[in-house]
Amino acid sequence: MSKEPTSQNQDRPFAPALRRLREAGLRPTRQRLALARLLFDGGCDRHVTAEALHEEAIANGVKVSLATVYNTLHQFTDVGLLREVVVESGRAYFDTNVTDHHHFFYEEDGRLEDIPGDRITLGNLPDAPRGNAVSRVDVVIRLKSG
Amino acid sequence: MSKEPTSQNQDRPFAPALRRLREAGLRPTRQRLALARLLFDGGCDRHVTAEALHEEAIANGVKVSLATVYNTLHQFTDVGLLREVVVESGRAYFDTNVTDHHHFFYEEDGRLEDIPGDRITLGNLPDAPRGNAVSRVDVVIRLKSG
DNA sequence: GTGATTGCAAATCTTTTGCACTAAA
DNA sequence: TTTAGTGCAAAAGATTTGCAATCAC
Repeated sequence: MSKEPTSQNQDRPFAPALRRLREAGLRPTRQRLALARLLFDGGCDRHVTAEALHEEAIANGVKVSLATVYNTLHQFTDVGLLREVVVESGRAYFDTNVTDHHHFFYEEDGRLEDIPGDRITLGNLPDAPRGNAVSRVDVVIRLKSG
Repeated sequence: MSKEPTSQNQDRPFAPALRRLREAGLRPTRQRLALARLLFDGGCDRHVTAEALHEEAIANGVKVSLATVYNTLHQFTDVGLLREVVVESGRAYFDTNVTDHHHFFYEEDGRLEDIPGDRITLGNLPDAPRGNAVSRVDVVIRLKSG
C-alpha cells in the first residue's frame, strides 16, 4: 500500500490548476502551478496584489521571487485567467473573477468586493468615439465607513 | 499713462485664480497661483498628471519643483478644487471637473475624456454594505482603437 | 516676526528588466 | 537538447518626506 507516492498520486490535487495552465497554453512550472493553486483552488473569487500573493506563497512554503509573481500575474492576465482592476494609483489588483462584473472599493482598508455584472444597470451608454471600440466598462463604487 | 504697472493692474489676470484659492482657504503663494492659473484659467476641463503639469509650468517660465506640484495637486484635491481619477496603476490623473461625471479612457495613448454625469444612467445600484456610505461611483469606459 | 510653504535631494514603494542559471518538454 | 522560465539584483518610475531656506500675512 503505502509505497512511494506515484506521480499520479502527487498530481491529483494539482490537476485542476494543471489543466487550467495547459488550456491557457502556459507551461506548468512549479511556481506557476503553486500560484495558480493559491489563486484558483480556494473556490472563491479573490483580489490580490503582487505583494500579498508573494507573501502568501512564501507563507505556504512556495519558493518564488516577487519578480516572478509579478511576471506570472501579468502572464495570467494576458491569457485571460486574471483581470487587472485599477482602483488606487500605485497599486495593482488582480481579480480571479474574469466575468463581467463591477466592484465595491473600501477606501478605508483598500479592500475590493465583487458586484455581479447584472446587479447594475448601465443604461444609455454613449457610443465609443469614432475609430474606437469599447474594450471594457468598469464601475467602481467607492465606500467610506460610516 | 504707461507708468509702472500698479499692483492692481498686475493682479487683474490673477484675480480668478486668486479668488479661487482664497475661497478654498489656501494661502495664495506664487506657485499655487501659477498652477491654479494653468489648471483653471484655460476655460476647459483638464486631466493632468503631476509630471505633465510640472513640465507645463516650467515651459511657461514658472519656477516650481515637481515635489511642490505633487503637494499642490493633493492640496487642491483635498479642498475640492480637483478630483483624482484612477485609470492606470502607477499614474495619477487630476481632473479639473469636480462635478458628477464619468470618463472615456483611451488605452492607446492614456488620454482621458469627460462624459457628463447625466449621459449615463446607472440603474439599480446596490446599497452600500452595512456601516458604509457611498463616497463616489466611477464609471470608466475603456477604449481601444479600431 | 512667525508660522505656512517651498525646494531640493534623498528615501520609499511598486513594478520592470537584464542576465546567468534551471527546468520543462 | 533546446527553449522557456526563474531568481536575483539592479534599474526605473512615481510619489513622499525631512529639513533648511523663503514667503505670505
